[in-house]
Amino acid sequence: MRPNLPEDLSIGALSQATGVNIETIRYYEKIGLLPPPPRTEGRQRRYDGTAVRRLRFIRHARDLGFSVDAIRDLIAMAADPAASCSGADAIARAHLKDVERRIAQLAALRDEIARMLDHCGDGTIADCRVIEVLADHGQCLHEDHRTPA
Amino acid sequence: MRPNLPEDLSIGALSQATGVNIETIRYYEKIGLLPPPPRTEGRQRRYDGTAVRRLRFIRHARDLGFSVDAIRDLIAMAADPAASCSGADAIARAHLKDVERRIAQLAALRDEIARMLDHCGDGTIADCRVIEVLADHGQCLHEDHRTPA
DNA sequence: CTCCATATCTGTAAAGGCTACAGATATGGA
DNA sequence: TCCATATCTGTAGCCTTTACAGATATGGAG
Repeated sequence: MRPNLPEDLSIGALSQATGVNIETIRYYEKIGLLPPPPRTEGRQRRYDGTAVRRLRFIRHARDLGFSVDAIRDLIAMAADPAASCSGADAIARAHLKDVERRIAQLAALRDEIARMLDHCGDGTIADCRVIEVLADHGQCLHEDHRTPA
Repeated sequence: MRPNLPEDLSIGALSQATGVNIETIRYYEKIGLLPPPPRTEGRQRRYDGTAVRRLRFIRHARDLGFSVDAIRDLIAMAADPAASCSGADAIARAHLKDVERRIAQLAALRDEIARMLDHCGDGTIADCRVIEVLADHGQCLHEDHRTPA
């Protein structure tokens, strides 16, 4: 069991509760990721448990590397529990592919850097392998170690 | 032996020779990564072999995921062949650490997404694990799968 | 030489995903 | 009531490019 979600949170309290920056919360509202909450008489935002859940959802998805657009789609789907989840599935599947690609690239990169360092004694720049390898792609083990978009 | 580097390249030819976008070359010049080259009478840029080498260095380091700031440091160091390479070594070592951290996070992320997908039948959103896991960090296998900065 | 299709020029704005300010207003506890 | 915080809006900046518009230069064909 998890504790009941709090009600009537200020934006600062929501920030505390979710680990999302205050500025970022307002930003998410502006771009339509978070619905505009009710306001106090003085026009300050007041959030409820639904907002906490939703913002946690967003933050978690961002942590997992989903783009804001993908999250928008996920939210739209989540809003309709009767719908088939094949849409969410497709998004996650595409994302999985992407993640696997990034891992492979980074692994190649790690090997490359490690190799540079292996060959770098405590000499001078003149024979520093780090500089040398960077200066000359021909010395690379891997042709393809571009970082992902 | 590598072929001699060409002289008197237009920006388009430099782009061809290095695989770096024309716009990006001008951008690198603007932020001081590339020195301003000499110009023709009509104020078009003309590059020599040094520029080719330098831009290849930059591109290669970018491909390896080094930040522009790190590259600036590396270039400054490379300019002094008599200096010790411990600085370059340190930059590469820090970068290696960072890459390894990212790999670990992405691996955790991959497992998490794969697990979500495993549990996602062709049912409805109501019992879709993708949505559910995203909505509730407590269901994660891993606490720590933030994407890197 | 002229002509003209390219290539290049500058400056500006967009992208994504925030973050940082300034100056005004609201809130809540002593 | 007073006042230190917190919050408000709006704008501008960050980073690394990429894209565009409108003007000018270049180099090869005739």
